[in-house]
Amino acid sequence: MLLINRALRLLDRHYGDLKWWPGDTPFEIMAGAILTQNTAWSNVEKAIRSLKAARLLSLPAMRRAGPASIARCIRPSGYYNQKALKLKALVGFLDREYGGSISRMRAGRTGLLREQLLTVRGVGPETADSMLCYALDKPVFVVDAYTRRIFGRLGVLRGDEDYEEVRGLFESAIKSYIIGDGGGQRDGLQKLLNQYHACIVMAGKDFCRKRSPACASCPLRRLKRCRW
DNA sequence: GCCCAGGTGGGTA
DNA sequence: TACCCACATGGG
Repeated sequence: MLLINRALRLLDRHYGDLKWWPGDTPFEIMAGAILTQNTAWSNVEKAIRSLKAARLLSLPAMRRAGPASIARCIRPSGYYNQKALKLKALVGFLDREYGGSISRMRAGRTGLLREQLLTVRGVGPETADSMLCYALDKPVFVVDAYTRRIFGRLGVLRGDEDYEEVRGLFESAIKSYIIGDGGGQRDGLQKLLNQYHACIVMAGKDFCRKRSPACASCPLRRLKRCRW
């Protein structure tokens, strides 16, 4: 618990306010959350550029487009046939449940939204939480491969915990550090959960790759239990 | 050429 | 429940 917060604060100080997620609109963020599944972000950027060039990166445009034309654009992100179907499934869900309005969806309760998202084909826990946190501004912590790798190396995680277990651990650790009152507290929590996961991704990319970790300049290097 | 990258869903024992 | 496997491209 303590180690989690110490590590997150070190990363936060190192990176400053990251203002995540990279994306111009909530819909783009949701689409990006699907496109980045098991894929390097540099490849997702190519797919997003291509969708924009084809004017397909909006809910109405994607509603009209067929899976094949979406798949052509997102080819660089890998799994393009699967992901095209997933994007269509997301649009179908938004249309069916929220009349195609993400701002209407934003008014829903976090727990309900999460349950709903998990029923969408191709939306698992990490993708759902990315959407909740970064497209809908809900107070949710996103657990990803970087979280598991970094905190595995810090000895916080064994490696066999399931997604919910890790999420619960981090959310309660971060909550325990929040001080303040009422709405401000809730807003502060959302911002912290957002920022901390962003920091983890940056640190994962910069210092915690499976190959060639840049350990010497890692902000976590001084934590006693950090082992590469 | 081989390994890896911000997962998910389906199948089998 | 606990593993396998398919899905696929681009960079190091």
